[in-house]
Amino acid sequence: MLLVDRIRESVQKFAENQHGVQLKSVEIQPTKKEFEGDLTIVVFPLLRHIKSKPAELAEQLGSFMATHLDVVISYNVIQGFLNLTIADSHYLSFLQSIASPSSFGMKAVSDESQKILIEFSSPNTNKPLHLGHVRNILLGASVCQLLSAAGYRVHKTQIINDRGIHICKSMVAWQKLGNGETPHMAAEKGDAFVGKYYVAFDKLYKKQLAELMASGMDEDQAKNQVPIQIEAQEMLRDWETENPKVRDLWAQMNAWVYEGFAQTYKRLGVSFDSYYYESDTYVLGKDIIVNGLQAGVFTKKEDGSVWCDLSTDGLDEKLVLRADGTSVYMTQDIGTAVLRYKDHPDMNGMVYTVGNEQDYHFKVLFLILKKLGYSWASRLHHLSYGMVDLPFGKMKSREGTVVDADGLMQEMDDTAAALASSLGKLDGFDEDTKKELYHQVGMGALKYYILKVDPGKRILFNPSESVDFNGNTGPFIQYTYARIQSILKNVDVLDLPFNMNIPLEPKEKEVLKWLELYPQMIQNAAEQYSPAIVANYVYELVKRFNSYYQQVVILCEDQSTRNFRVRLASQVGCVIQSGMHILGISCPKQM
RNA sequence: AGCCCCGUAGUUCAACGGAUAGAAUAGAAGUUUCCUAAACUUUAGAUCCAGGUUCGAUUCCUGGCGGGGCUACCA
Repeated sequence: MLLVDRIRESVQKFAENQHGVQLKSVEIQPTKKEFEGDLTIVVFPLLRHIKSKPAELAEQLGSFMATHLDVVISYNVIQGFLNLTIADSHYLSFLQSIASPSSFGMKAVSDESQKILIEFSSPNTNKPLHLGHVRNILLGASVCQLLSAAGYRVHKTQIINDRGIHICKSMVAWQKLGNGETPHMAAEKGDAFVGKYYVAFDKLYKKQLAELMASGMDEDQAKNQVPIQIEAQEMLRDWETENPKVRDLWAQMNAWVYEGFAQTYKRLGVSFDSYYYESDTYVLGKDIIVNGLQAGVFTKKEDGSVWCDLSTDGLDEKLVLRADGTSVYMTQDIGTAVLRYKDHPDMNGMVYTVGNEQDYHFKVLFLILKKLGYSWASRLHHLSYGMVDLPFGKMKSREGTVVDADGLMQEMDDTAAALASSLGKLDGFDEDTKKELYHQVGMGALKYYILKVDPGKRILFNPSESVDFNGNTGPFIQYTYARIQSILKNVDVLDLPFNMNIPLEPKEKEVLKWLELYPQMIQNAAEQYSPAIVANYVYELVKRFNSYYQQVVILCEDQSTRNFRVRLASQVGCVIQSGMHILGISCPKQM
């Protein structure tokens, strides 16, 4: 049983035996470092149930705990805060009791575990991935790791936006300007290659628009007559009627993009279990709308368009089917959700990793699904995250103000390489190994930088100030891990027995207290879908360990103490590795 | 105009309604005969404003001010 649970139980027993009241919750927190003690009980909330003065009650409770709980060796009371000092032996036996160091804190997953489907990434197939996608992907991938650490079965998927006018734009531009060029001929990544034509379209569009306006048209009139725009619209119609030539071109260009994406995903270290394509799903949902209409969930207007009235829920009316009977975004999202539940009948929930600009959309989507009577609608979650902003505003691909994902990763690798060689690390390694290590460290810096921030908050990214490698960063944590591994190299057996009455150094105790919180922290972070909580936990662990390491010699003379410290260092290493794994960051043994 | 989110050291981030608001960077000062100095130690520096709720408010409520987003028969 966890220490905090034992203490909570004891407080409840105290309340019941001495005062005849039932306590639902007890406020327990780590003792602030300026006070003596390890855990603190806040007694103010108890005063609502037990009539007394704060200091008096704390004193009573403290003396009860000291006599009834063997782990409590002393206590002190300051202004209604009861500080308990916990026996060293508790922490020693806690460390001793960890049966499987590398899976400490992880909840086992079995076929009976809850299954969650997580959608993330979900790009358009007309341009390369940028920093905004990177946040989405890292967040989604990390939440997958987090949920599986917390004992869920996880299925990773995405919905690929592979059709629509924006896709036709790059197709038209390639047809007009490409001269049959391929990514191979241009020596470019497929996604960058297609993106180039998307930009070319916009350029030509602006030029033609300017020409029309110069010939005396007003802007609104001109916009409807830009030749290349008309071509793109025609192409979309041809696509929808499955014109073979257009479909072939579309398939070819998307294939180029997917090849490019695959490289980026690989470099980012993420993968997926399934893919949904909008070209398959964009007509889905219509039947459901028709059924919903009969059931009275929706209403039809004179022009034939179908709406969902959400005014009783404090929202507006929402269109779910156009007057011409075609789908809108909402229609296909309804259809896709239902399809996924058909594909995965054992699913217990679904998470959508999508930016917070779509908060309203998902609020409406979930509400409509609930109105349609799907019992699983209450188990859908929009993992909403803040935008990545640049110092000069939002990223806009058409305006060229984007931070390209591949370019950014390359920069991170280069910075890691420059830093490592200037510090004289890794001398004597072969080039391939070095390259791999630079990538691990570069990605460590990038991933940690993005994931340590609360998902809901927006991130300000300044491209001119490179991502840090010192302080509260990924490489700092990786470095600590590497140092631990370097110590452990000198040790043959990691789990030799140690004496239960070793007196603990204060810094040792600080590390152990923090280690003990790991399993609970994982559950908490998973409930909140927040890798940031994991990042901050690991950082605090590493800080405590470094401070300890600085002051104490791990490989000391006394055999029992040495065994204990080796075990402690090794366990800290395991938790660093497992926490960083949740963030998608690998920890090299040397750096 | 309506609705939603956000305002914490110069900067980037923390803080279930709990003690004197924590870190990191940038600034100042130190630490390497000892397991990796990408480290450690010391120091200075912040809750947008005004009310309210209470033993206690960065956190909850109201009203301002400032920033972002959403209010498409686009996705």
